[in-house]
Amino acid sequence: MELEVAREKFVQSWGSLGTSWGINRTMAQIHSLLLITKKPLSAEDIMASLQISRGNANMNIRALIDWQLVRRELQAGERKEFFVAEKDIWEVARRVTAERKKRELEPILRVLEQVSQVKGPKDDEEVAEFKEMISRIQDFVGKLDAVTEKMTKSDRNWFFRTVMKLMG
Amino acid sequence: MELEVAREKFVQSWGSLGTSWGINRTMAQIHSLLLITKKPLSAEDIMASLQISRGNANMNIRALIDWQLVRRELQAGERKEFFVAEKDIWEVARRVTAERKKRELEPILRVLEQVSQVKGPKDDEEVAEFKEMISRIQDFVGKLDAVTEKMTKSDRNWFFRTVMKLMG
DNA sequence: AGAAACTTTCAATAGTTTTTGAAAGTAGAA
DNA sequence: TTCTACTTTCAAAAACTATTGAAAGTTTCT
Repeated sequence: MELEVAREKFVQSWGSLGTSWGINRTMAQIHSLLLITKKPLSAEDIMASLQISRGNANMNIRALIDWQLVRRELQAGERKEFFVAEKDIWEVARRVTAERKKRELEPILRVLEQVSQVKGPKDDEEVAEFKEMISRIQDFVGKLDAVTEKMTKSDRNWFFRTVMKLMG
Repeated sequence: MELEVAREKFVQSWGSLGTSWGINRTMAQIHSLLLITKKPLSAEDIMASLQISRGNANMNIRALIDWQLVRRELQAGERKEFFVAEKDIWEVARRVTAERKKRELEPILRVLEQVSQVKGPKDDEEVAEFKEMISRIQDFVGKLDAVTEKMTKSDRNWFFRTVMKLMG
């Protein structure tokens, strides 16, 4: 396989993977393009390479910066901005995890907390059953939240050791 | 909070959580409705409760059965089908993980394997850099795949012990 | 200040996914 | 076999999400 074909294939596949992860296609494509490109790229470069409009490029670059997966980089003597991706895959995973914890786990935990406060006749079996199920979900989601919290605060060694332990 | 309000709120929230997990809103809503309902529900019950059409109900119930999160249950003397959800949250997590591993991790691993075969002039630095990045991604996604594989083959005790270890 | 070189915004458009509901299909009862 | 009570399908419509590109905004330079 030729380098250009391989790059293209990787960018497209990473793009479609993104869509099943709450990350839109263009955002994932820009990310993967930057991942496999050593030198910083300008918005123009990205637009040309992925054949997308200026607005689309701008919007998704900003989202990537927001997620801390990409950073601006200024080049001496150049007025325009250039962008580079975080290249350390462990860091990428850590940031994606942190962002999703904030956007998904935390809101659902708040809802679970609210609905667990359900009131009803003291001996209402339906209420008891509902509370029991919510409490089990709370327990599970709470554990997940604690693990992701731990992950976002740990370093790459922790991750490596953990994976080894899990698989050992 | 009243039981009916709490149920409604839980179903709606679980529905929107689903959308960030590659599970569509209705599918997640049906799942959560069945999760908090002890007795088996018919398609009619689900349609009425969520105010959705017959086609939509049918399609998403089938998808849930496909994911093994819901099963059909026949009732003596009744001709229609009833449905119940898997109530064990650990089992639910295990099945969702197994399904996503199959749908997302495995395809991307195949693409990574392909693009890692890239050929080019022996000392082409660009090719070397590309291969290096792909190899690091392969390594990471491969570990993730191995962990999810382990998880789908383990029992609830493994999960409990693992979480304890991670957080300890 | 004005012009040039960029970045950002946003209303319109395109594209994608979900939902509907009527029609077709299927299986049990008589 | 036909009737009836269901389930499934699928083309059309609706809802939602992403993308475009022109215009507005910003910053830097002279």
